[in-house]
Amino acid sequence: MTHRQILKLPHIELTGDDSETNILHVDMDAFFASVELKDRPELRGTPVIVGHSGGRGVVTSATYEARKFGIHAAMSMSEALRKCPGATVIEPSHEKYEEVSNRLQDIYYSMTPLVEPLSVDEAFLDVSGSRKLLGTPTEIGHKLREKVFQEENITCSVGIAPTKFIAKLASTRAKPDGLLVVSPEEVIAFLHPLPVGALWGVGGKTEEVLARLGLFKVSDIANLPLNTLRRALGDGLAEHLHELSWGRDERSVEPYEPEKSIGNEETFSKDLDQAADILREVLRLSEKVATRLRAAELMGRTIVLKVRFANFSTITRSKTITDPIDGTKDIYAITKTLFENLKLDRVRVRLVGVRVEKLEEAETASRQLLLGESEKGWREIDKASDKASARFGDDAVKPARLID
DNA sequence: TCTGGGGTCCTAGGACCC
DNA sequence: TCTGGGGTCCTAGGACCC
Repeated sequence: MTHRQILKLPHIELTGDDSETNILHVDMDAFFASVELKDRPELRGTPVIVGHSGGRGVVTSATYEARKFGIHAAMSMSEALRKCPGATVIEPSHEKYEEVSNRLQDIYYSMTPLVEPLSVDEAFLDVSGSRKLLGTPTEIGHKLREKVFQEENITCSVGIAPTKFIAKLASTRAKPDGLLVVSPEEVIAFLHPLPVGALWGVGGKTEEVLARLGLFKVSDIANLPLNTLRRALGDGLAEHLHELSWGRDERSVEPYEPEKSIGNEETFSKDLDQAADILREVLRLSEKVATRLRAAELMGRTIVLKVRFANFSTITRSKTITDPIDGTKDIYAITKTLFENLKLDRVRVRLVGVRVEKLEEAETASRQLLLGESEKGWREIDKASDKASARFGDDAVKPARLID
């Protein structure tokens, strides 16, 4: 992800390759649970669920033993606990996951500089330039799985194909603990029998629409006249799905994608209905987001407030300003106004979120800004606060209202 | 059965400018 | 006085992904 990591591998040739099967998709098996099990080997072989156990929440990850009971990620905790009452529940420890994720990335970069991380536990690799040094993509895939298991005690699955989309489907099919190569000639035979939900961009809603049209398999989409699909789904999605259904996917592995937004949100353990209580959370989130912005040396122009009510309906309100900001005070001033403009009167609020979009690099942004004296003062305070947080932990410096 | 938290992308309407 | 489109930006919502 960083230049440092890319520069570690100057010896890898990027000359391309005549073979068309160079894209690897790597996906850890039950990542969160696997990381936790490394520290708690006594739980190996028993059902383990990683997720938020406090009433609300969903399963983040489950071991294979838990899966035998039909427990999957993205299932509510209460449902999971009902299915598997004996399972050990572990609260997620996100910092640990980040550390492991960074080490996994180092392993990817030892195979090729063309790495596109998708999430903490997943990545695309383009190994077209690595053949001379490391062997065929299949050999590289085996090495990768071996290394990940040796160093992190995590099994993973690897899909190898001519395109990102097919590589991802292949790794899913290979799960758990497997490797699958889909050559260009095999793509259609592999793809067409799959359910429509396998296509990138088909979720629950789209699946319903397609089912009403009698479309259940990828081949159904492929053989439908494009115009019929357009009328059902709109031009954009229809054309996208039609391309994918024929295995066409032009996207290349992009080693660096700049961040487009930074945000945090929180679901309360109990709904809040007092404006003062809600605003305190909005301030806390504004601070969190501002700190992350400054750490990433980014500033943003659009500030978004998200509010979810007790009935789960959700709204967003946003404000775009001319000059980008990264200060806690500036962000809070806007989120506070957005909240007050809602004119909620004792409405039960379940979640609030703060997000900053339209990001620019802070250096470029601030060079164009002529800062007044008071703004300069606040920048100094934010900087000092960031330093203290880095030294003493996040709780060291907080806006006065957050200190109980 | 009640639904976490981090994101990206698309659509549609309205304002505004030319 | 009434009337075009096209382009761009902003806002809100929603689908989707991991």
